[in-house]
Amino acid sequence: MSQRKGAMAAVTSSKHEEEMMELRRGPWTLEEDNLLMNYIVCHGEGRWNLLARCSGLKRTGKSCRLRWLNYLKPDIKRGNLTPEEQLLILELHSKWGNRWSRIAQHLPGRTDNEIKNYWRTRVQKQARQLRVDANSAVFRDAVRCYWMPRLLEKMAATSAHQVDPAALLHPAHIAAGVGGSASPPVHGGQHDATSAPSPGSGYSHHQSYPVDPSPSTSTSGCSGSTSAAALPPVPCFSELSWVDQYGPYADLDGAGAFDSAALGSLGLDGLDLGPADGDVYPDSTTLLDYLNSACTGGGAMMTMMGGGNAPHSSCGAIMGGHDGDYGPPSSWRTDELCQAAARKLGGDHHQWGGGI
DNA sequence: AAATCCGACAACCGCATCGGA
DNA sequence: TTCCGATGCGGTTGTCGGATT
Repeated sequence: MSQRKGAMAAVTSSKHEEEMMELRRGPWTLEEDNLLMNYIVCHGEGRWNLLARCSGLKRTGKSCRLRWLNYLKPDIKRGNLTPEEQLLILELHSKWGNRWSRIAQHLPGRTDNEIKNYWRTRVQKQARQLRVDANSAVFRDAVRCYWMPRLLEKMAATSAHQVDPAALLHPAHIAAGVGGSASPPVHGGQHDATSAPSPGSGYSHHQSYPVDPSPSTSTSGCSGSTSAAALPPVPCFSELSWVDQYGPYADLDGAGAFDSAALGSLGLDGLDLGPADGDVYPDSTTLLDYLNSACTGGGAMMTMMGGGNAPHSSCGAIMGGHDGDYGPPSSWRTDELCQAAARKLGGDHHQWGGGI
């Protein structure tokens, strides 16, 4: 309570200061960026309010901090999220939920803002189209059973002639940022040439400074491609549909059914998917069972997740189970997953269902 | 060619927490 | 112990450019 009062007082005073100083808002100009960078070069990071007052910037300390952390900091990595990074985000989010900064710590060079945006624009979109909650167990299962294998396959495809998949997927390497963060620091709009080219390299199109537009601001490429290239369209997710007997946005864990036509469109049509289009699977057969069977049919998932046949368990259970919480015990095991996947990648990864 | 829609992302806002006085 | 400023975090909004109609 007292903390609350204190916070309010702080807010009030900062509002007052803002009014006094006529603080700037909105997109940063090149000039402002230079001021901020110069100040930090001289004085280091931190003490943002002091920085805001002394640097000549008519910005709040908060705004300065955000600009630095999310955009100007030299080790910020820009460009497409690699499949490895996407995989890691999916996995870590299943463990920790919306703990963006915590997740970001495991993706060197990526900011919490970037990860959050990725989640909201890509992952949540898929969940919306499935009409399930992105945090629901069933969605997480679907991610595990479909999206992740796709990413792994993508990783294999892109790294096959460059990197040993086993090495690439080794958790220690992921933790160290391999596949996502090996690029050296970049600065001042110069981007790592080895990473996926940032659309409109240099400052992004959003950084076309209102005051001094950079001529390097490209009109080519652009936002839409950020990770669309890394993650091919996911028709499967987009086109999956629930038999809507449990209501929209319900957590259908263990209670839903896949439209097999949609599944077919996922590229899983090479598998034995059971009932025909539109069929609702028998009550005794849950979605997850169904997915399991599909995975088993594909061969890879079950092996990949370190499980054997578990006819009546969900993918989640296979991968370590889920209990509705984000706690580590219920999460899938990245290390095992990656290692198993790597083993798979070294061999018959085409078993994943082909046609993707 | 113009209008509209949509996706992506930078930036802002409110709240919580931390640490020092 | 309390107060207060600084910082961090997560949710939301605004803006821009490309795609589509």
